[in-house]
Amino acid sequence: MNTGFKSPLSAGNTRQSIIWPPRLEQKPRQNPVLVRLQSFAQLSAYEIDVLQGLPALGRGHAVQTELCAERRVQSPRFLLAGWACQQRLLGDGRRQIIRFLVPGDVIGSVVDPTTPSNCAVVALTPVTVADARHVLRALDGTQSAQGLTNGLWAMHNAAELGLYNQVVRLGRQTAYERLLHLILEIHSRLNEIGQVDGESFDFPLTQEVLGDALGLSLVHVNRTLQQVRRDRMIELRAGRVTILQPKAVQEIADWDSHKQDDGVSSVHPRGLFDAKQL
Amino acid sequence: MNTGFKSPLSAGNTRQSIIWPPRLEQKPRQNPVLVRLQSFAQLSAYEIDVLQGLPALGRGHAVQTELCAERRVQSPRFLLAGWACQQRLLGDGRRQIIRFLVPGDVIGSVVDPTTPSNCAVVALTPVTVADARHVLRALDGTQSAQGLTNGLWAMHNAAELGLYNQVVRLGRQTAYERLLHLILEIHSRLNEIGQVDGESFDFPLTQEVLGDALGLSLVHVNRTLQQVRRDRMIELRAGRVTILQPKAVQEIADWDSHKQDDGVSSVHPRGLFDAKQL
DNA sequence: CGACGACTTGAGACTGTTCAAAGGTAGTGG
DNA sequence: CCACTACCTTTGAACAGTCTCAAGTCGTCG
Repeated sequence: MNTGFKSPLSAGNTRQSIIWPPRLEQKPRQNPVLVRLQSFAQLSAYEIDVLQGLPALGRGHAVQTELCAERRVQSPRFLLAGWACQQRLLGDGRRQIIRFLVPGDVIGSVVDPTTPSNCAVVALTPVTVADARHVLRALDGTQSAQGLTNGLWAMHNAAELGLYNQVVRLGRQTAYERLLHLILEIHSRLNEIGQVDGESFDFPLTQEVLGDALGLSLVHVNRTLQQVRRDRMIELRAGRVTILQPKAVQEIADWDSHKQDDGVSSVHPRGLFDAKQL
Repeated sequence: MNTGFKSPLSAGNTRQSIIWPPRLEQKPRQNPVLVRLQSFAQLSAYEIDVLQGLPALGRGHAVQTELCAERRVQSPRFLLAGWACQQRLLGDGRRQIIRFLVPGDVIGSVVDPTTPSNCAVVALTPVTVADARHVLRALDGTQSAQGLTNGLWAMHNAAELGLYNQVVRLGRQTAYERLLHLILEIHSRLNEIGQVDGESFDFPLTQEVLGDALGLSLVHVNRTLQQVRRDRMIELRAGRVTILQPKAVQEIADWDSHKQDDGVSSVHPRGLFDAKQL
């Protein structure tokens, strides 16, 4: 039985709630939502303008703040800085992290903001968010916002791909493979927002959090990390990862075979709302 | 290492390809797409009409037919009869089933049919499908199709919920819990299309397929099934499941805490395409 | 310095895997 | 009608991967 995990929300929350303002890298270097959307679609000057105007909501949130409760209707927001995750708790306290959210990601659903969320969203580092309704309204304005629409759909699709990756990791990969695969995925996602420097990037997750995402115990994450380091696959210290042998890591994690397309894609989403052109 | 699973598509496909017409229950009792959408949203007479007219595509597909290849653009279809699954194969042949598709489910994406699929879809039983473009076109016609839109969004959302369930099962539940949880989920989904009779329903999955969905070996699925039977939790023989102790099963599988809403919900999806009313 | 959180280490137990083989069952063809 | 085949299920035994429990270390911050 996989029981007895510390509930991440039950206790010890008092100290956390005053860690604002945060210590590190809280200023978005450049608006990550804009950068990410541009990696998916061509944006017009008007659309860029709308995104530049994204207003940060409040003064940010401390670690372990619940940014969105489970089964709650919540207007969509963008994550501007910091990391968060979607998670679910089992009755006995076991936690499963469904996916990580990094700057540029959507909190809640842009495509259907009126449906209750399927799981909770929790801040893993101090976090800054922005109201997404501002941007959504632009889709409906007088000016065309096709690029924005395409980009948001592509992000939605990328999120689904991430979920499939998570299922495959948990279902059919070993601890060693899971760890490397997750790191590759995060590398790829941070790359989309320009927060990768060569082969290294910030990685502010504790081993406990990693375990809850990878379906492993804290202890086993620790040992697997040591193994990975011993094999000189990656380096991981002080909240920063460097991938030492990209080729080998991709090979082991079976990354290539399902890798996302790189670069700007020419997506032209339609469907529910534009079915004629099929 | 989790290696050496039989590739489900590599061999032995010759015999299968002539099993048409299939042996059992291939006539949809009632159009499952219609029934399912009505369980999510109020439909107008016009909308019901559109759905009644769903034309079956061809004469159906045999077991193990690939209904949609990975990374391929494919116009969306509905599954009218039979079971399928979304799956991914690792380089060494390990298979992970991402989710099961039952009658009424969408193959591909209704919301964005022009994006390449993130994984393959494979028939698990003989299968009948219908072209969904027929229905999508109705969304764009002169007549309002708000109910249809709401229903399709709700289905999309339900699919996402199913994915989250899958992640939690694989990441944080034991074999015993996983098995029961999956059975409850399928029970709930078949219930939406009226294919549950009391507490029992058709369940045409082999133990190998179950293993690939639950992230377990065939052998362990077998032993877990026996355990579950010994405990008189469920009965499973001849492709049919009966849940003997619903309460106990829900308790063990931690089902209640994240259970879907039952009954007709009053969803009014907006978002990308109707942002003003936020 | 003391406290707290994160990381590390060891030992033993348990869950689930692999390999191998045997039994069951339903279509197929003689 | 029966033997044959293919697939599915069941069983046993050894083993590997991962977990739990329990300490102990390290670093940071007040």
